[in-house]
Amino acid sequence: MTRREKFRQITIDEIKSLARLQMAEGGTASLSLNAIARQMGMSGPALYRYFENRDALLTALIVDAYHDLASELEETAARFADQTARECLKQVLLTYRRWALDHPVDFQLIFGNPIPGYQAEEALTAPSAGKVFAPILRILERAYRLENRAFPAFLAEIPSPLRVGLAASLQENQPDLLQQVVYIGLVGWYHIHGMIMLELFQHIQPLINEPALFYQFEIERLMDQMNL
Amino acid sequence: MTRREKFRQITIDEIKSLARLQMAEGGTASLSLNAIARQMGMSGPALYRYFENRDALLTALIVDAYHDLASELEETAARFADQTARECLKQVLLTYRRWALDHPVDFQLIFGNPIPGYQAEEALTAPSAGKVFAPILRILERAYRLENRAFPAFLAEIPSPLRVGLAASLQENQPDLLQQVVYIGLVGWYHIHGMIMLELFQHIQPLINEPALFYQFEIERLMDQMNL
DNA sequence: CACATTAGTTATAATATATAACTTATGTTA
DNA sequence: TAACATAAGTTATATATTATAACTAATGTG
Repeated sequence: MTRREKFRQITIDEIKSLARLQMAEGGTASLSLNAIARQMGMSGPALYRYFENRDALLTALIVDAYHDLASELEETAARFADQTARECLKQVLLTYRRWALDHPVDFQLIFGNPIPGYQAEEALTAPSAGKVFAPILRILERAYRLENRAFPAFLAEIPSPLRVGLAASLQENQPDLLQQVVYIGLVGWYHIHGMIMLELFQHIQPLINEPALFYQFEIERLMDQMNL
Repeated sequence: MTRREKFRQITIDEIKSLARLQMAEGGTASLSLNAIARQMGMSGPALYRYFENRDALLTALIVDAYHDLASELEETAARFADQTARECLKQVLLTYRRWALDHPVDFQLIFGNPIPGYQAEEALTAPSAGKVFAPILRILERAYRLENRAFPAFLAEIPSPLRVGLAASLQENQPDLLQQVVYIGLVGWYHIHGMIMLELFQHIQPLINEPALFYQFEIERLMDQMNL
């Protein structure tokens, strides 16, 4: 990495960092390239040397967010790899919520509704999205394959035309995933996602005194259902 | 209602309608007062006679969306009021999904992340949010109070510091709701919410070939858990 | 030290929200 | 019906924004 490339990277990082700060204050729509440039003490158009346009900056932030979340989940999964699958999954799901609350803007960038006027570049963001789901699937696979846990009974009653599966691009390194594991993973994902969304957007607070406790109790219940 | 007020209302409705159309095409951030005015054949500033600013228009759209969803849910609840609570709830939850799919923009306005730069006026939107939750609670109350269904076993294991209840603003016409009912309602809400998000925003890669079937199967499972 | 590349600059075009000041249409009332 | 107040629209303007074009200054290399 040449000296120039190094400085360039520093500048890019500063831009992204200020962008995140800006959105943390005024919401995901308050992102202004001009304002960032001003804060950095340079003129607006200078930013276009680093990001082709506003959407390119947003895409970069989204990819970063995916990576950050994924790596935190992976880290937790690794740290508890020697525990039971249930304990490991529990810790991963707790990390998931923790990350969402600690990085509300990043979470919205990933899972919130599309930014006004912004069309996500699927090609760029999709591979990163898969990385988030991967550790969960891996733990489930461990539970049902290595720990030989029985699949929950309800799986047998899934109506036959219903099929779930991973897109080809996600299947790398996850060769013969069982259909059942994906189904259970999906159920788990929508459970935690529903809870976190409601909490993050303040829909849950009027109804409950301790969201953290609610979340903990519900993921225990979820894992009971999963027969973990 | 005077003649003037009538025409004024028509204009307001046209503005809102065009706003929704615009957002349906370009996302929630593509809302432009100027563009609406142009489409209506008048100058930009004229719109400010009808809405103080952009946020006021957005707030109006959000309140409308809440009302529309709530009234559809109420209608379904009323139509199936003579059936079992389970059947009635099932129909209401199906309506919920149907509405979300038919009105993606409205759904995003309500439950998506806050629009960039837009700070929801809690005072204006919170009461409307309660109206969406109300029919679900009413059906659950009917099930456990009138139909005398037993509460699911897991309720007994809720950790004691955890308390659920309705905020005062939501409690109108719902005087002494059981804590348990609210808890179950909350669980139901986050379930369907998570599923709809999953389907609508396709954030996660595992693909479902028949989302409708998935949803149906999962709400049956949900109601089994609720012991309905 | 010459020179190509990179990184910045100013100027400008096109739009956006929003306000101010002015004008026209509309309905009411003396 | 004429006078008048109000409502609804206009144009002009201030201040942002994104983005492009054209130019200049800095930087590192041969």
